[in-house]
Amino acid sequence: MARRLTPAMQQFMDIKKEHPDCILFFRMGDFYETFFEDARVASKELEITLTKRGRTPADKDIPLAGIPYHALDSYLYKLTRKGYKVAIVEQLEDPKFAKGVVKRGLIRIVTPGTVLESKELDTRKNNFVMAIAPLGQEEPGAGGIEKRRAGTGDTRTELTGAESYGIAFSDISTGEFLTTSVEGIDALLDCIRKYNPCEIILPESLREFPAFMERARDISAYFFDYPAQKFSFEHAYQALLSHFNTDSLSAFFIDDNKAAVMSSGALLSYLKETQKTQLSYINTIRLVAEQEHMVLDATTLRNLEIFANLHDSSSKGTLFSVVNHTTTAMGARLLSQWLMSPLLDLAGIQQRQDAVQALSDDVLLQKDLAAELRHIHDIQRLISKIAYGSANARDVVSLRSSLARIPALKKHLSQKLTNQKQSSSAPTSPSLSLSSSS
DNA sequence: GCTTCCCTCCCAAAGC
DNA sequence: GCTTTGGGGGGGAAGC
Repeated sequence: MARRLTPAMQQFMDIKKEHPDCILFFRMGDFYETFFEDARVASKELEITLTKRGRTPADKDIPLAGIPYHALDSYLYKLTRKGYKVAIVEQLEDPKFAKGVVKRGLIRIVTPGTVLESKELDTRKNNFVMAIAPLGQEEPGAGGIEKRRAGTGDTRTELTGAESYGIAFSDISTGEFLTTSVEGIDALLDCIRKYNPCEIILPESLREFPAFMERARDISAYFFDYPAQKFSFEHAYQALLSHFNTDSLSAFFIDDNKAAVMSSGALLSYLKETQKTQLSYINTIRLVAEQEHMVLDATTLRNLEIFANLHDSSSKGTLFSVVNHTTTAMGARLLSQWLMSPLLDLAGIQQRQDAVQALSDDVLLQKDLAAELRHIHDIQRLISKIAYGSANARDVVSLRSSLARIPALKKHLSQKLTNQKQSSSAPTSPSLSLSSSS
């Protein structure tokens, strides 16, 4: 009689069956262990030893590769950067009180665009996961849309059959969630190149158009299919209402933007499915309003060498590298966003210029602010780690010490504002505002 | 039925 | 200062 899988191996196989597209990191004591084909892949990609433990019902060795739990971060980062999804399976009860094998369950799926933990994540850049929702798309394969549209001059729809595209993107390490919609494939590809996401989810129907994937070949993000039903307007709209606990989306200015709703709802569903949390700190959607910001497409960004130079695509000699004297990671990311989308609103531009002028005129204030900011860690990412339950004691201490610096910062800025008000002798001198836009 | 041994990687401690 | 060793903790196979 053939032997059966041991209870622990059966546990592994049951969870694997639910998530065949993921590498399962199965917690066994102080190790995360992978078995079968996952072990072969992990061994090859992570350069760790492939060994064996136990036998299959067919009396073959079961491949095993594993890592100690405290080294999870760096291995997770390595696998996701190579485009793998990793399902983390934890022990859900105290082994001391377990009858038989310890209960285990999936606690999170880490994907290229949702990796939080690694120290190797560039703090100066956002790590975006993006969802694309085609609107007005005809069924693919029904006679060949590309053939039918060929020669008609309709460049908007000839590649995918869609009239417009909803685009939503989020950096879950900072809690930012943005959306927009664009007309035509060129604008879509520009938007992807501009925000440079690590991961893009899209309905299968879009991937069925080879011409689209061909045009997107230079994009370095990993593309994953996601069920078309999640992109449907009804499903997406309900997902958003339910998450934000509201009756309408008018507060986010997307109520009448069908494509943006579809992409945002799908992205939120995807994040909830993979992160297994309520994502309570994603508490707003920011509509990227192109009429308020100058549109710098990917070609312009590249030719102006804003973030990457033309020579070797590194940051050496770029505008960002020259002007970036920020002290905190949050400041670097904000500056990066400002350079990517310069303001068009005159009042807003003048407000920023006044703030810069006011600071450059006051060397003492500069020094005081810098002295405080130097002790402020990446509060956005620390809060996200706490919300996900992946923060350690050091993270909590870092957050405490960072928050402790805020009163002093506010005091320095308040004093500056008070001094400005009192100096009525120079009414046209630049002023510092505490508004969020500056 | 009980005990011992095995097994990934990492790091501290021991030994040289 | 460098190299070697063993513990960390689960689960299961093997030995007694």
